[in-house]
Amino acid sequence: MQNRPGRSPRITISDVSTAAKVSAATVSRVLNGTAKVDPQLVDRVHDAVRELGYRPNAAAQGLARGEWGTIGVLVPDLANPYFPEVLKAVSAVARAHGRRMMVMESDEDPALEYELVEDLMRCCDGVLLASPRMPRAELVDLLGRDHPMVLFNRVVAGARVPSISVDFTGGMTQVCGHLAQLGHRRAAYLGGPPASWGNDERVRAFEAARAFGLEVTVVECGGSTSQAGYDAVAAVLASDATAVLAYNDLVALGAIARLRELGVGVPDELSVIGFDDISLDRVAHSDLTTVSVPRDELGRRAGEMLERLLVNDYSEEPLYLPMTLQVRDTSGLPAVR
Amino acid sequence: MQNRPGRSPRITISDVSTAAKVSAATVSRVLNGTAKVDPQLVDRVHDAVRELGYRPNAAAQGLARGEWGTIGVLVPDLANPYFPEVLKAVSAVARAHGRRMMVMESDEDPALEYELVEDLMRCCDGVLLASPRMPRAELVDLLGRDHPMVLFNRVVAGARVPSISVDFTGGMTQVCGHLAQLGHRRAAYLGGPPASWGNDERVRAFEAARAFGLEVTVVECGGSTSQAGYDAVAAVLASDATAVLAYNDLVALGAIARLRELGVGVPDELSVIGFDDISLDRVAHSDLTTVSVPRDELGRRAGEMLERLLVNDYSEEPLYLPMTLQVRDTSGLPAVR
DNA sequence: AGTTCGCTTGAAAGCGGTTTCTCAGCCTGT
DNA sequence: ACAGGCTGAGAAACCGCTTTCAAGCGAACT
Repeated sequence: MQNRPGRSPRITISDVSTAAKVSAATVSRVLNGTAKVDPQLVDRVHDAVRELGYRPNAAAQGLARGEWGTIGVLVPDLANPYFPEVLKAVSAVARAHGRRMMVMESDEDPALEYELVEDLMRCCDGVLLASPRMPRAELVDLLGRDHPMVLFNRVVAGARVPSISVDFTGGMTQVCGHLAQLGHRRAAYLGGPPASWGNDERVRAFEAARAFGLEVTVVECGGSTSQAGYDAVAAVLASDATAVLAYNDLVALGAIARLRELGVGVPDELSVIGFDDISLDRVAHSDLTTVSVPRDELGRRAGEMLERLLVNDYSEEPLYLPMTLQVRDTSGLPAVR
Repeated sequence: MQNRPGRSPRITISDVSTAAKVSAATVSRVLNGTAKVDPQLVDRVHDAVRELGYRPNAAAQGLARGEWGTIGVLVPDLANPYFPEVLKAVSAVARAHGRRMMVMESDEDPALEYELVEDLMRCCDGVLLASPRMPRAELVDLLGRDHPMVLFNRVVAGARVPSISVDFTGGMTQVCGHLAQLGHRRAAYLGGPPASWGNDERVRAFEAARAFGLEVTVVECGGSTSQAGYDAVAAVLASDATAVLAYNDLVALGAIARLRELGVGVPDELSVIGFDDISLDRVAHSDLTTVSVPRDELGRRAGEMLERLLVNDYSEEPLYLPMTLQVRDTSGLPAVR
């Protein structure tokens, strides 16, 4: 900042101290309220600050204090409506604790994540890993770096790291119960990104389906976007499923778009159920039957976990928030074939 | 960082220099490639870095270099799908230039923005103001701070600041042409947040309507959410409009939800047109007739503008990207009353 | 062979704050 | 009236890294 071509020189604490005729230490004390200062000096400092338009340099403060006043969040895809809502909540918590929020996106490329997290660790007091796709080994390596970190939508067995996720089993149980009650016997699951831990968990949770006499075939679609859902419809139709459960709402909506093109009635010929409840919001929701995830609460809790972690070295058991099945218009009685 | 209770001491450049038996200056030179260094020393440094797991402290680098390596973005609402897409593009550009992205959200509270921007200026090389709602006077004050800044979705006449927005007039002309061609004579406009510059511009652009013999009544709904649209339906119905143009898609969808509840057919009894084209994506789009805004390009261009600004003190004319009317299912012939 | 030149490297001076340390000055107790 | 204890302000050290500056060294040139 010593060298800002064409720009006015930055105002530093010593400018203020000169103007206020006090030492830099006093300016710092006044601004941070860390010690008692003569009211007269306080006024002089405030006047000088106002007059000069002084703003402390965040980098210098960070360096001196040993804290950046920043938390970092890694997300796979900002375009996936799931994450902005989480970010919103995290940001609010961070702000409430006087911290800023840095955001990085891997664009669903697991290979990029490692580097991004390393970068976040260089400039953030704590890091929130939202739905990290990276291989377990890399993740464990990063977690071992002894840097405050919270795992979101992923749980690593044995890792002593605060983690938060949702109760996939509970959600699946509701879905399977719903489908079974409608009379379905065979369902297909449209899997999401191969590296997604949440995807594995959903598949695992299908164990619940058995109890309801529901048979589930897993159809890989390889992505979390509606395009992926759209493309995977053929494979779904090839199975004899009467209901499809999608990795998330985007995939479900993509599938529905394709089904409509093909003239396959939803839910008359095929029930479709999504995941996440990514409606635009409460009022303008879609008519998709889906499993709702409390994203704001998830984000808030995650933010608070991280904040606690930054204060004391608190570590806790993984937290699983409950999901709720939202029965709407895309699930119905099985087609008679 | 000198004092990290319970955590292992941070590894600094001097640890590396000691381990590699070179000076800190040399470590810095090797890591940044700023000067030629004996290959043997280079190897020793790299070995030491790897062995110790050294990562340069971003705050210290920022301080020494006079650059934070960070850009800041202020958005009104992360939950509004408009912004994440912009952020995604901005983030990609920033990353391509080796910069990180800091995000702050005002939650649609204009009174908060000033403070947030000041904070961003303390820790970012450049700041992108996305759809700032703050009063013009405050904005001008901030712009006068001589800090690299780009204005997004707002243009301040006379301010020498790179700005980017969309061609509201062009978009409105298309909408009005479309409605006029269908035979509409009276339309209502559901206004958005009172502090939104874009809202004013949309209203202003209605001048275009006149040329098509279309009369437009402005109905305030006061928000940018679907709830706002939902609540404003009564006022719309009270007018004798045969078509409604909403501030954005969320408002439009909220209105449609309410209209459906009231049994008012869309578009048979009332045409509804949105703004932004906030469909979940290309495949799973809604059936809303809307004016599409190229958000990714907008974000990309904005990011590039900021990047240019950071290199040289380049300032340019406001850039207006074109909008495209997407005619879908919610607009049709006017009802015969 | 003696200088000068050019390169690489280490020492040291910042960058802009915070915090410890030190020292006046004042108040209190005897 | 004087020693001791407090209090509040300034000087200086430090945070971790970059960059200027100076020095050392070998090569090249006269």
